[in-house]
Amino acid sequence: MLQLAPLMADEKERKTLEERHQMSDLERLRHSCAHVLATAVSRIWPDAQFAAGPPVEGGFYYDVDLEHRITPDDFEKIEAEMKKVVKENAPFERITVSRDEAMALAKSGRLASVAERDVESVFKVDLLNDIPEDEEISIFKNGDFWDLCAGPHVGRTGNCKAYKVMSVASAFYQGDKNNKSLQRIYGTCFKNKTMLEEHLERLEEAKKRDHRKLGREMGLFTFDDSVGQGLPLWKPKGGIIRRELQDFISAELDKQGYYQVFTPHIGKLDLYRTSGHFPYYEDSQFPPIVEREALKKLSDEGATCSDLMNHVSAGTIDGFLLKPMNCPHHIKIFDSEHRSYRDLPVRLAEFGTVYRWEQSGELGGLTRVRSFTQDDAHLFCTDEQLGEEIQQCLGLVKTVLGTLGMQDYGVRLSLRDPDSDKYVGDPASWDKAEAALREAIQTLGVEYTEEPGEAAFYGPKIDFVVKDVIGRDWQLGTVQVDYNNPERFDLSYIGSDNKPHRPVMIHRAPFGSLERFVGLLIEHFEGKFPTWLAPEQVRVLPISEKFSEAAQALVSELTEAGVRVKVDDTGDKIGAKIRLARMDRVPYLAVIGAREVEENSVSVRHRDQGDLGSISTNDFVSRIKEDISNRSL
RNA sequence: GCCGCUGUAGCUCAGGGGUAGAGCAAUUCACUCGUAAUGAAUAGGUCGUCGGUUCAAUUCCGACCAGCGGCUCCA
Repeated sequence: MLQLAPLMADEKERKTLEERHQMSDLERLRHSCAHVLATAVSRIWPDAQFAAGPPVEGGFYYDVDLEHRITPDDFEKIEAEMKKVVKENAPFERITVSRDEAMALAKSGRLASVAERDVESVFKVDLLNDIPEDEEISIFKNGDFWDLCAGPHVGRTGNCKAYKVMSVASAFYQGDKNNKSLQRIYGTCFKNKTMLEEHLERLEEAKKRDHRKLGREMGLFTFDDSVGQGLPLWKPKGGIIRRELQDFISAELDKQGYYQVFTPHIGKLDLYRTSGHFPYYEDSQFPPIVEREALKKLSDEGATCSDLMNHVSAGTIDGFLLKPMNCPHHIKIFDSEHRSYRDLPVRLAEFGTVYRWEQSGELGGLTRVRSFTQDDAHLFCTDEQLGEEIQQCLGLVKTVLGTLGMQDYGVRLSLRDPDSDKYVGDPASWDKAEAALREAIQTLGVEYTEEPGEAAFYGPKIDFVVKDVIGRDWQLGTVQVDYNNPERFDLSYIGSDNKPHRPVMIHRAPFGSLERFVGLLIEHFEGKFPTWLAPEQVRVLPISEKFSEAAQALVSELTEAGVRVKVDDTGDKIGAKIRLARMDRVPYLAVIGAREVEENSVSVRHRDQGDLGSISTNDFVSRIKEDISNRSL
């Protein structure tokens, strides 16, 4: 295993070099702009030590180690210096050098710098050592700034016409938390000023769709300090959306032969010792709950906290865990009966709430929380049934995302990293499981990427990934194959040969978690939920208080028909009522005045389709009922 | 958890060593109105929390809490 490590690193390095040579024009421009940024920073702070400066989605960054802490106040100064560099219009010159020559430059501090220094270019020395023997080494010069770089670049610094320093953050050198923390300066660059302006405008627009902002404005969910960080509180309107989604999933489950079960939020530590969650994932769990009597006894003995922890780890005193997963509970339900091959597959589903001690710095909005509800299910089947079951699961995820109009997702086949020891189970089972998933995903005919090292500790998985408004990837739906837990829990069924066999397990969740899914759904719809999901589906707007009674009659009729309806009977003018209703993103507005009362009709205005004119009350009610039952978008 | 930034009314934000302001929202009253803002009045804040410096702190300093961006992590 140890011998594999350097090989893997080399392969990775080669891949990124290849990728660099395949840069798009825009990436080439942005990477060049990163050099312009570095030139400017190096001029302002000559002690700056640069690490890597690649193009990224939406721009570029350059990692720098620097005594001075760069703050947004410095951006203007940096941009002003960049402007000079651009104006000088120096060509980007590529020079091939020998390893020794490159090392000599790096040692004299000349790389990633505008001058020689009395310290070496530490990160460049390090990078040089990582370049494979047979790799050509190149240096790019723009004016006084020389950098170790594979390129490619644009012709001249003057090509970087439209750029902006966006933000500064910290990042570990080479992404390893044991390494030094560097300052990462983010910037962006476009072919021209117009495109840059448009990009910045899009970012502003995107922020308005942020689910954290909309969730508060629309009264969907909230957080409270005294409840705790990362513990979402679903308010009534958010609760409606959640319930509708659950009902939708439940209906699909009924069609596909699932059974819903209910299990407690806690389980004994031994359960998780068997599954492997405890103690291997202890850091990401809420601490165990220890029985009062055991605590009292230890305290009487004068035990310390570490004594307590030792006892818990050793299993000499018992405790409970807030469940980080639903699988062990479902496994115990499967195991509660003798199972014959005729019973399989057994499909157990639950909207199961789990608790994970995510790092505080990682929490945010609904997308990363400490308590969330999975639309979870575990399938127990035979080896022969596995392929078909996986495909059915993938089909369900597709149906669910399709119903909501979420077509813009990525599919990721997450495999184990053969170089890591975090996985449980034997390699043969892993190979089988990975092959089964790969086959299913290919049969499904969607594009996907294979990601070694992204698997769960108990098995490989297929994930559906969606971007949020600021471009971050989030895993939603998932289908995972597990040969390990059936082994660990010694599960069996009786086969047609009248002998016990080991079932295979599938973990799957089409939404992933309701919290994260709703977060991304808010952004997907910009808060304008389709009628079936909208917390308020119709708002009745009487022209004046004289028509309150007629409005109330319509409300009763709609409520009777199962429509979520409210009336705006304030003294506002109709224009103001419409404005408010639109800001609340209500799909249907029904205006009632003298004319409508006379005709027994309503004047209907749809959120997205505009004025629908005068519609008879009956037609209006049936139209909305249809809209809801079709779950139309 | 780490690095950085931020925290003033329900929301968006101004202000600033001598204990606070606007707009919107809310409440009340008047208006009874035809498709994106009718007018007036009222109320609303221990300036995130706890310490320190000071005659005096919301303002300066520190710790903590929370939010944001990124990193690391994500069974």
